Amino acid sequence: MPNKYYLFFNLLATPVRMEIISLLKERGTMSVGEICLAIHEEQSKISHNLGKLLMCKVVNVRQEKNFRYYSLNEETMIPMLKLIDQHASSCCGVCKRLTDRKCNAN
Amino acid sequence: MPNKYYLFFNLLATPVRMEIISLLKERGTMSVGEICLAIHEEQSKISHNLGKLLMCKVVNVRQEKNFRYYSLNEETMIPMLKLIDQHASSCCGVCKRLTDRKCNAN
DNA sequence: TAGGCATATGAATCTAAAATCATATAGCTT
DNA sequence: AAGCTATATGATTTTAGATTCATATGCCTA
Repeated sequence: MPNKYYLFFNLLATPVRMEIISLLKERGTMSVGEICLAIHEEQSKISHNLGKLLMCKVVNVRQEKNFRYYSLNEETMIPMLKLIDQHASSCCGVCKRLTDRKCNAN
Repeated sequence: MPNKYYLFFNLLATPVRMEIISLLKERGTMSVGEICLAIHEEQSKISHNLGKLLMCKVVNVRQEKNFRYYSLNEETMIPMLKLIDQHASSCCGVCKRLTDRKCNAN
C-alpha cells in the first residue's frame, strides 16, 4: 500500500527519464532509436526507461512498421513542469536549492 | 548539471516524504515530534527527511521555543497533487498502473 | 522463409541515496 | 549552571531500483 503520489514521483525521479521527457516535450514524437541517438544512451537502457514511463501513461506509444513512436502525455506533464518552473523561480531565482541541494531557509 | 525537474521529483520520490506531505496537507502545522508519532518513524529519520523537503521549500518551518513547526508549501504542492489525482483517474480509475506497476497499454 | 532491423525483456551487477545509530546543538526549566 | 527536552547532523550500513549485457520477439524485405 505505498502512497500513490510516491509511485508517481518515483517514476519521474531519474535523470534519464527526465531527459526523455524534456526531449519529447521539445520534439513531439520520436522513435526509440532517435531517442537513443539524441541522448547518447544505449537502446536497452532507453527501452527499460520508456517502459516505466509508459506504465503510468506519462508517455504514449504508436506502432508503425517495426518502429515504436513515443510522445509525451502533454495534458499532465506540461502543467506539471510549469508548476515546477514557477516554484523554482518564486523560491529563489532558478532555485539554487534545486541545483545546489543546500538549504539556507529559516 | 542534473536536470532541474529530476532534482525536484527526486525530492518527492520516497514513501516517507510523501507521507509527511500528505500528513501536513491534512493537519496544517506540526512539530517534528508530532510527525514522528503520527507516522510511527523515529526522530532522526523524520528530521533527515524534513531537511530535504525544506531544502527545496516544499515545506516551511517556524521555530517556537525549542519546537520547530513544519507546514506544507501549499501554493506548489496542492495543485501538484491535484494534477496527479486527475492524471490517475483519467488514466485508469485510481490508476492501476500507479498501484500495480504494470503496463497493459499499447 | 531467411536474414536483418528495431525494440523489448530477463537476470545479474552496481550505485545513489535512504535508514540507522550515535552524538551534537540549542533552548527551556529548576 | 545542570539537566532535560526537542531537533539536527555525521558517518556507516543497507537497499531499492537503475544500468548492463545477453538474448528474445516481432516485423519487414529480398
